[in-house]
Order: sequence, then C-alpha cells, then structure tokens
Amino acid sequence: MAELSASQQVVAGLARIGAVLKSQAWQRAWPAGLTPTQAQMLALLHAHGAGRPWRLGALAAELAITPATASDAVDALVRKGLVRKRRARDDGRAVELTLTPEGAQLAAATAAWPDALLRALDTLTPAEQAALLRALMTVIRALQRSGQIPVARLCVACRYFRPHVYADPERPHHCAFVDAPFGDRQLRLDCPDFAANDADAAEAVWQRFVAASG
Amino acid sequence: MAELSASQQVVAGLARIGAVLKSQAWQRAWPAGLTPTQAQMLALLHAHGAGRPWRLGALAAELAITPATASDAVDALVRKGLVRKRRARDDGRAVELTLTPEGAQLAAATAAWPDALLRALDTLTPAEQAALLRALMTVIRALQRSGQIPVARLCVACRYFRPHVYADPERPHHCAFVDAPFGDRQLRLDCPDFAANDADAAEAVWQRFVAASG
DNA sequence: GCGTATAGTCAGGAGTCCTAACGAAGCGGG
DNA sequence: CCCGCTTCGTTAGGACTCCTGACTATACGC
Repeated sequence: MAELSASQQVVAGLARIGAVLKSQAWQRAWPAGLTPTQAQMLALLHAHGAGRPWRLGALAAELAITPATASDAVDALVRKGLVRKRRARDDGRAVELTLTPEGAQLAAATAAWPDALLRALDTLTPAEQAALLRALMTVIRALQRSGQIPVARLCVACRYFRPHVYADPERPHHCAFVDAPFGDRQLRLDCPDFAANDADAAEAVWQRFVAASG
Repeated sequence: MAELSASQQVVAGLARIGAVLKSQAWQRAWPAGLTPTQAQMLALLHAHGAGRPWRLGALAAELAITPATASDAVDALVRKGLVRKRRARDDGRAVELTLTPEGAQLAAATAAWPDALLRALDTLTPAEQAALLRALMTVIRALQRSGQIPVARLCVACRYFRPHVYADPERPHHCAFVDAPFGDRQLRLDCPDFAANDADAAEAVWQRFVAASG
C-alpha cells in the first residue's frame, strides 16, 4: 500500500466532494435557466448585498475568476433581467450591481444548499460536525492568510467576536454585534455582519479560541 | 444572528474550499497546456490505469460529466498526443483509453496536490486531521449510497478491509490485499486496489469500524 | 433474427475562462 | 493644471466546457 500523508488523503476527499458540489450546482441552476457561476453570483448578491452593493471586481475576487469572466457573467444576468448595473457614485470607474425584484426572487428560490450533501452531513454525530466545522475554519483561515481566499468573513476573525467568555459550554462565545452569547455550532464561516479585525488582534483572538477549545 | 444549522455551515465551508481547488486547478493545469477537466482525466488515467484501461463512460461517471463532454475532452487530449483511444476487445462499442508516454510523463508532473491547501491542512493537529478524514469518509460513503458518487474506492467499503483486528492503536486495521496491518492515517479514500464488497458485508464492516473508533 | 439496451459520437449553442489590449476615471506630484 | 501611474472595467479572440438531442454501431435476450 503506497504511503500517502493524511493531508493528501484529505485533499483527495475534498476534491471528491468538490466534484459533487459542482455537479449538483449544474443540476440546480439549469432548471432556473442559469449556469453555476451565474447562480453563485446571484447568491452572493442576495446574501449580503442589500446595504452595500457589490462591485464587479469584488465579485470576481470572491468567485476566484478574472474580472473579464465576471463581466461576461454579469452581462448574461443583465440580459436575463435579474441584475442591474449602475456606475458607482463615489468612483466613476466602478460598477455597482443590484438584484432586480425578479433576480431577488430567483436567488431566494435557488439559495438552498444541495440536499444530498446536507443529508450526508446529517449522518455525522454532532461532535463530528463540530470537529469538522472547526477543522474547516482552521483551513479557511490558513488559506486566507496565504492569500488564496480574498476575504473570509469568519467569526473567528471578526472584530465583534469574543471567544470563551461565558461558563456555559453550550454558549461560551459572545458576538458584540448582536450583543448575544452563542455556541460553537453557530460559529459562522461567512457572516454578513463581519467586520475585519487588524492582524494582531485577530491572531490574539484566534489563539484564545483554540487554546480554550482544545 | 441568523440561525444556520451546523450542516449548512459545513457545506458553506466545503463550497469555499471547492472554489480554491477550482482556481488552483486552473493555475496548475494552464502552464501545462491543459484545462482542469483534461488534467483530471490525465490524473485518473495515471492513478489507476495501468492494468485495466479506463473506458470513456467510466471516466465520465467519475468526473460527473456527460459522456458527450467526456468525448470532447478525450479528443482534445488525443489531439495533444497525450492519450490513445482503442476499441475494447470484449465490447466493440466501448473505447479504451491509455496514456501515451508523453501523457504519462505530464500526468506525473501535474499530479501534485495544491500546495496551499496541503499547507493549510498541515496547520491542523494530527488528531484534527484524523477526525477530518473520518468525517470525510462518512460523508463520501453517504454520498455514494445515495448515488451522488459513482464508485468510492474507500478502504471502509473494500472487500480486503478488516477493521480493528489488532490491539496496537497505531495500526489496528488489516488489509488483506497487501496482507499487512495499518492505521487510521493510512485509510484511503481512493485506493487503486479497491475491490467492491457486497452491500450487507460492507455495512457490517462499517458498523464494526465506527463502533470501535467512536 | 429482431427488438431493445448500451457505448460512444456528432452537431449546435450558451457559457466559462483565459490573455491581451484598451478606454476611462481617480490620484499624486510638479 | 496637467502628466503619468494605477485601478476598474470592457471588448475581442480563442479554446474548451457542458448541456441536449439525434444518431450509429455493437451487444444481448428471447
């Protein structure tokens, strides 16, 4: 049996799951007349778009595609009447994107995560789910620090996050944005209320988080 | 703070990592003159192709694309001189695919997993890596059982797998194919020597595996 | 043999994704 | 104020992806 490191095995598994996500994205997007990229854009615009409209460049960075590709996809969405383009007030070069009512409706309808994967995850015990979530947070944080991911709106990197400030093991953390305690299972990987912390503070928060969670 | 289930959070994280895998696939494949799909094909042919050549349909199922798309991609690889097509001996409809020497060389050169992700995974503790691997196995197994993945060549579903037959906690399992003990960290998600087990036996093996690993 | 199922191909079309070249707006210094 | 540099986005061109639907050819069952 060839020796493969645990990391390599994990990457293989992630790649496999990535393939499932990709094929399910097609299956869900196609009936709605969308491609996966278009559906992803719609979802992003829908998820955190209301207050501060997305710019095209930010969208491209988020989806890990070039601005040229993003421009293509946005045009397709505009042709379909789902998205509106507007010049930014404060920057005549930039383009702001907002959903039309039709777009918002379709985004809401398409937003559901792939059932098969959710059901598969539900076969894990709660402890396994928590461990998986923590592992993913660690990985995503590392990827962000190495520049592979533009912005990761993780609780553990957020200005409002206070890890392990309560004795209650169910809800040890505090979110200063909503001013409420919460637990590991509510830790978010992509919070709309995220506010970036400076590097040193984020590192300190992370250290406190892992130290007490070990 | 909106309530999201742990499963939904995990899917979000997996999707995020999937995006990284995708963008890195482009970065690695492009300099070699390949697209991600072509690189994946080459990798599959290289990983377990020597003995029993791949058929086009199997490749398509593995990559979760239609046979038509697979046919396109194979043609591209044939044009580039990396792959050879041949009618199958035992089935005049089927096409068998083998790597040319150039293809094998390129596949070997391109085979490395994305560094950034490996490094990110190395920030996990060994215990976290093991937990992550087990969680992924559980998920992939569930996806296979629901038909989302064609074949998952997991140790835990293999005819040769004997879970927890030794006292040594480092190497509790036995592989009857290589006739040697091994540990959790060597459990494979995609073993070339995999042999399918029948459903009942696989279920029994799985139960023994999770019961003792809990 | 004959029909049905299966393996793969072809044609057509929208879309993805890249690079490269470009226009247009902001920003800074002289 | 205006020249150059940078940044945001678009266009153009090309290879490829990915689908559906129609098709050919072989295999298999009765």
